[in-house]
Amino acid sequence: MQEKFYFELQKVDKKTGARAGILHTPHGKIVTPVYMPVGTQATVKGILPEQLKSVNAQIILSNAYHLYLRPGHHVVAEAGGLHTFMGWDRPILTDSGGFQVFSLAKLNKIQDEGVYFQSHIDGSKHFFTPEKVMEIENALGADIIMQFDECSAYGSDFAYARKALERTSIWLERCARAHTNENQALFPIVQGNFYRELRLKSLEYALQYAKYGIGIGGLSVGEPKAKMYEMLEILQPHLPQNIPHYLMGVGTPDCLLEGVARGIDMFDCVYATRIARNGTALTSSGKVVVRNGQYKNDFSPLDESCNCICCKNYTKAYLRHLLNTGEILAATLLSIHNIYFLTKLMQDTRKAILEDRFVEFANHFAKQMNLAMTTKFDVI
RNA sequence: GGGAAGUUUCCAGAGUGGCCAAAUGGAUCAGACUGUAAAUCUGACGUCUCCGACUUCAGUAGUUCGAAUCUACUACUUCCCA
Repeated sequence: MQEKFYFELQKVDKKTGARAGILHTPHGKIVTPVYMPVGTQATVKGILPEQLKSVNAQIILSNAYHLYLRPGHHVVAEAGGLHTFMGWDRPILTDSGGFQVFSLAKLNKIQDEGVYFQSHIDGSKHFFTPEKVMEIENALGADIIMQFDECSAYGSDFAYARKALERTSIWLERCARAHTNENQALFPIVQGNFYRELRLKSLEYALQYAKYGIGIGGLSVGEPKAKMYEMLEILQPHLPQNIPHYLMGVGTPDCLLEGVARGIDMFDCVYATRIARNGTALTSSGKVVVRNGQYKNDFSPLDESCNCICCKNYTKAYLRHLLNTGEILAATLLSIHNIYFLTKLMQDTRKAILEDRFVEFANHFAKQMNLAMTTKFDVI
């Protein structure tokens, strides 16, 4: 396994600690920092694997909870695993369902032993334990699998946050013990809500099992961005250099840069594809709500400087028309563009880090996009 | 030529004396979206000096304390019979 999965750190930005590296997996290399598109139900909504490749997606995310419910992890295993099942031969990471414990909270009952789930599809009852989740993730066969964790809500009090983190720690130990598939790298997840002490405690425990990489969870759950950055800064000095650092569920272009500036190597987020389906595009000059009336007669591309299929071939007026008429193609084209935009951002970021000009690059980009950045950068 | 029904705010369409600036769809306009229960959700949608005021429900004239709602006539639309 060590031969198949390891992280090669190439460069660390002296000013910020931003990193560039290469993550080797059984399904190929991933250059970092990397944005990972989310394909919860074994599909990045609206996009073909071929198109994902054309947009330079190196690795995608899927989800144990959702695939367990439908079609059932055994079906995926029978198909030959997730890669074969969905026709994607590059790396895959599966989330454990820990986030669904959080986002589907009304349907769950959390106990130390595990979580009683009520299916959001048909109300049927299920019991998830760390062991069960490992069985599912092992069957799915992703390259990277996340531990089963409990993501506590923003606003949780100290006592509850500590309880959730202790549970996460115990579950980690159980996940590690139950994990049998040698072709998969298990990532622990740091929790601890927004309490410095708990974050550090969680990290300390997680590091015992962070052989291949580490996830940082429980952030970007409704808190102000500054709060999230503060938590990352608490962790940054203590994160081992020889493994990738994965910030779960982030994010927007500004959050990506802010994350990189705090030592993050991997990101995933629904944002790009969701806002695409809802008619918004990320462009080098800021967010563009293509659905809006002002683009009715705008026959220019979404982003003049973009090389994606969407920008090379279609105009804003056409995209608006597709959105306006409810055509599926709108979702596809905008998703392609938005993913390309973020993968390109990470490529450019990586290049800048390797060339010792990360802060300058980030400043320039943020200014162009009119982003509000923190004191890590000059553009505030 | 004769008879019947109808005309409501962008469209469709409720409303048949006060609780009506007028239900509900749609269209339109705008906003939100961060490990996906999201091709979803939210708001606006007569005018204004917008916690209040004003002008509306084909037109005109009436009845009434009060009319989109009742009466008369006019105009237009649709259907049926010749």
